Amino acid sequence: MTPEELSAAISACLKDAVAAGEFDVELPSEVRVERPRSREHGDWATNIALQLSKQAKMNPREFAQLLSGRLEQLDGVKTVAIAGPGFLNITLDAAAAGELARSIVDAGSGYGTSGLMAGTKINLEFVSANPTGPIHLGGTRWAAVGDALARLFQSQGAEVTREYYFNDHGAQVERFARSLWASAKGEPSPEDGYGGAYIDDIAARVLVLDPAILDLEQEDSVERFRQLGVDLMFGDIKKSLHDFGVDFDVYFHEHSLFQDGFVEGLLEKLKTSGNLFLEDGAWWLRSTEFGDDKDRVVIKSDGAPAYIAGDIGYFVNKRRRGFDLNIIMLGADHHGYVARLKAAAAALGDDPDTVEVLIGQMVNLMKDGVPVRMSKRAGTVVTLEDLVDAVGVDAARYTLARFSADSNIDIDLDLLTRRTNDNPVFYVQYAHARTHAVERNAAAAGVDTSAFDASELSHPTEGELLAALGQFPGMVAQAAAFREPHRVARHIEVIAGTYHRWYDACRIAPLGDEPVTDLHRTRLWLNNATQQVLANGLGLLGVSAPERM
RNA sequence: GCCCCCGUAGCUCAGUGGAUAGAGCAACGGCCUUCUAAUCCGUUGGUCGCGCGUUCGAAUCGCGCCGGGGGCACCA
Repeated sequence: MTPEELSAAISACLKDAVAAGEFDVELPSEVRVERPRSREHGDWATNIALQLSKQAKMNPREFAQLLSGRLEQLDGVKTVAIAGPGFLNITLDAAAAGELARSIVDAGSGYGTSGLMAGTKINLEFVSANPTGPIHLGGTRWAAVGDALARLFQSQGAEVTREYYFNDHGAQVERFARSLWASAKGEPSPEDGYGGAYIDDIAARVLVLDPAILDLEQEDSVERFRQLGVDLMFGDIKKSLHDFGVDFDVYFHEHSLFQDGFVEGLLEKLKTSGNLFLEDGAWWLRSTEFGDDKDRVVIKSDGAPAYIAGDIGYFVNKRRRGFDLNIIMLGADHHGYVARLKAAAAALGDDPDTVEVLIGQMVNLMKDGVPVRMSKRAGTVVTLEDLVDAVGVDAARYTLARFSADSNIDIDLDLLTRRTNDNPVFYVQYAHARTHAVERNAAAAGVDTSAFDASELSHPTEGELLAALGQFPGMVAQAAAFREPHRVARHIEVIAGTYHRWYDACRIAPLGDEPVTDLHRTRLWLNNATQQVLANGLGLLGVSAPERM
């Protein structure tokens, strides 16, 4: 029995009790069932009596008393105890708890999925770095977290498009092009240009593609460097991301918004809609009505569209492509965008809730315990590839995904390379590999899954393991709802821990000459169920689940 | 000055208003001739930044401070 099933059963009991006139309360949408910290408090506990007793005009224990009578009648419930101010502590029959092992194996890779987000079309935009340099640590974090989030949404039935928005025109790209040109000429990088070995590398590759490029007039030459350099850089970025296990469905070119007068047309319509106002020769969006610090210029006084005009057009474009929810992941240095993006949606007469901006905090690079300032200009950036070279894709993705995006994180490359054992990804992967070793040994010892007797799973470590496995679907759903993939990582760490403890306490393959019994066979089911959940969890994070280590 | 995030064990961090606040690492001490010792067991370690409030109940919610990080363009 999973906590969700128990929760549903408790809800049904509440409904029956109300129907029977035992008390009068508004039925809650969900009854929270949690695993108590102390095992003395049973397998599962609910505080529903504490929450509803006031409404029922009863004291909580009295309410709990009424409800417990009904809970005790439920199939699979062994005992119900009332504790403290009115908690209901529920203990399941071993068989009811153990049945979960078989249902997980039967569900296979579907265990942990749901249809909660079915029918929702989500556009998830992340990374979106302009092609002026390699993906740095911050972008790498969003790649890991964003892709995990996409997987989470998909696991809940949503239709997800991973999207990368880029701009290959404008001042930043111009600086990039001039830096390439300078490098090719053997001159130092311009004052406001980019530095670093990758500039020399790209410049050299451009020269190979177009050996006569420096013979052009400077302006034409720089433009040519822009075209070829951006292509090469973007190719490198896509390859890095692909090798990192992150592939985008759509690479959206900012420039395409301005083709055929799309943005201009939108702005003209907005001018007449009353959502823009004219002041000092510029057209402004009244974003202050949506929590922005100040109103934002949409059309500059010289008539050119401001940056936000592109955002408005992009939003309309996404909506026309049929997305119900447009999620944009940005670094903390862009948190000021939230209000104006919502304002843009509202100005268009659309629902601001169709835009969701996820702000993630910065990644700091540490060296010997001291923060290192990363600078593209100085070429002291640590890139996605640097991180992968240092620790591998699995450890990199896992490390970045296991922290809340609300936290600043410090990455110490030396620490990660020197002591990879410290990384919890190995703890989880090792547990998964161990389930395979156990399975192999079980097969060799003649243990198969021809029998399953859930009541055999009565060891305390088996109760713990079953409980952790049972919480997995709820954790996944919660991680998706909160947009917090780190919850999945933290939970599979818990599962790995309970599995290791179970392994230590209970044998699956018989010892020596002992006969194979249904106990062994049943435990093999539990072993395989754990294997499935660990694989599913690692899969949600885009981390491999090795069969041997 | 205003806005966003953070402050929990020596360190890195978990913790949708619930019971005695957790994990990993670090430190110290144990368990390998039997399914993988990257595992497991034990010990040490806390004014949950501070104060006030809401609540039967606050690390969690509200307000005010303090400290750290990030941001406040007719740039993109």
